[in-house]
Amino acid sequence: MNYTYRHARPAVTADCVVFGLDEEDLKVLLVQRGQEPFQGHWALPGGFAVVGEALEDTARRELAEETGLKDVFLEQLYTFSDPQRDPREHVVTVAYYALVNLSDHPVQAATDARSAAWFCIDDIPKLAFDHDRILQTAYERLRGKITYQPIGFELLPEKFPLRMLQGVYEKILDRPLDKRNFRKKILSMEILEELDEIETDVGHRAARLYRFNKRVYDDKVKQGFIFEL
Amino acid sequence: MNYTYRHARPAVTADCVVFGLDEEDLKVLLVQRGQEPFQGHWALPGGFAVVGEALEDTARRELAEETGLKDVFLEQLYTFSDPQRDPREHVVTVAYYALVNLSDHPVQAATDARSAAWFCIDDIPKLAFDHDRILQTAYERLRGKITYQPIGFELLPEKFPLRMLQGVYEKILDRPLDKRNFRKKILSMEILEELDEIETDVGHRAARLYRFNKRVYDDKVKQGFIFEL
DNA sequence: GCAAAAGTGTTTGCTCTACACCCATGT
DNA sequence: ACATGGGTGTAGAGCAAACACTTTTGC
Repeated sequence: MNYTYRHARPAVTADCVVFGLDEEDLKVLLVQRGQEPFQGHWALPGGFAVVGEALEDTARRELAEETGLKDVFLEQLYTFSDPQRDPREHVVTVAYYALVNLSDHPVQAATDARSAAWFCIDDIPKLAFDHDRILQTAYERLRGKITYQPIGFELLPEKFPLRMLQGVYEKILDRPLDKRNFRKKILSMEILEELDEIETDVGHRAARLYRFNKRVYDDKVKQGFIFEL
Repeated sequence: MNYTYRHARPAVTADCVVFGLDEEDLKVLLVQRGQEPFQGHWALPGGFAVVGEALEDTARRELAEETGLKDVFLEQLYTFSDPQRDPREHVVTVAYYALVNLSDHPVQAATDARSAAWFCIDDIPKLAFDHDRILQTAYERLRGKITYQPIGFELLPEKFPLRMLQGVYEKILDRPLDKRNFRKKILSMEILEELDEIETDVGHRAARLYRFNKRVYDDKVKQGFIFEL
């Protein structure tokens, strides 16, 4: 079954850069390609656009199909349209980036023939197509955005100690932060709920757990509040 | 001459939100549609992607063809892919925004059958397709970006007095700024060249002219400088 | 000489930074 | 008791905000 148009059309795809964080580093989820071109190479999860489906939905669907991840934080990153970026033909890709917490999503086994795995951000193999460039763009966006949008929480479990939140910022910005200043700043925003719970299974004093309160945050934004670390 | 593919493909377009500034207000460049759908409605300049051409080039080419504008500051804004955004079929549009100074580009006569005109940002007619939404997104981006990227200069002539630069910020942020603090802040960045020229044709004391020095700015950025108003 | 905008300094308060110690818990 | 991180206060520096007057020029 073929489709015919009066003018040539570029193909359209959606690709996802999925960031995850564990106790050590920032990681990226990659899939191994099962077909040419770049068979066997690692690549960003993604796939071809479907007529009638918004590209964000395409991105989510392909992500679920290829890696099992669902219901993640996902935002559009950038659209790459260099005619040479795919050796076969002109393929325009709309790239998205996703943030997930690795404790809820441990190294996923492959769900179809392909395998998927998490890679440390400083230890990424050569990727298929221009996916290196897309990944780099995503990483820059993440670094830029995390200081003025409350997206760091997306990399953590729902309930987290402040140390862990600080770790998110330190790992992504790649510099140490002063503990007391960090706490003062983030708590003074009053967008975290202090819970009546503490950590478990730690070999020292257990820290209090907090939860990001999106409702309160959205209210404050409406009143002119601007998140900034 | 037709083109056939094994899978259905959405059409791809590039649209431009062109902002211009004069002594009074922020304006947007619109074109009147000559064909259905939305014949006679005002719309953003733009057109269909061409295989083998990067979408930014498509945007620039269509902008020049429809409005005569060339060599403008242009950045990608967002990609809109709602399947219902075009009543005919699924059309994915990659939107760009451009900044030009209106003194160099006065109200352009139409270059082909269509007419093009500048509209004040608070007095925009109902636009074709989802172009209202695209315009709104672009305006939000402009407001956000102008405080942390040196893009305000793109709306001014090459040589400008500080009052005019302050006007850019006041009109886009839509709030008054303190004259002395503004001058102190912007001059302390040392990215403006103080010229040996002054305004002409003003009915009062003529102000000194300045020029944005992109080379110096780029150098400073490499050394960690961050523009912020 | 008057209108209109250019240009210039200082004070005040606040926010960011840097820094050190005691506390609670598990082993 | 000791090791590990949890949790807290304060002083100083630097930055941002608020504010008023003198100067220059054109008409």
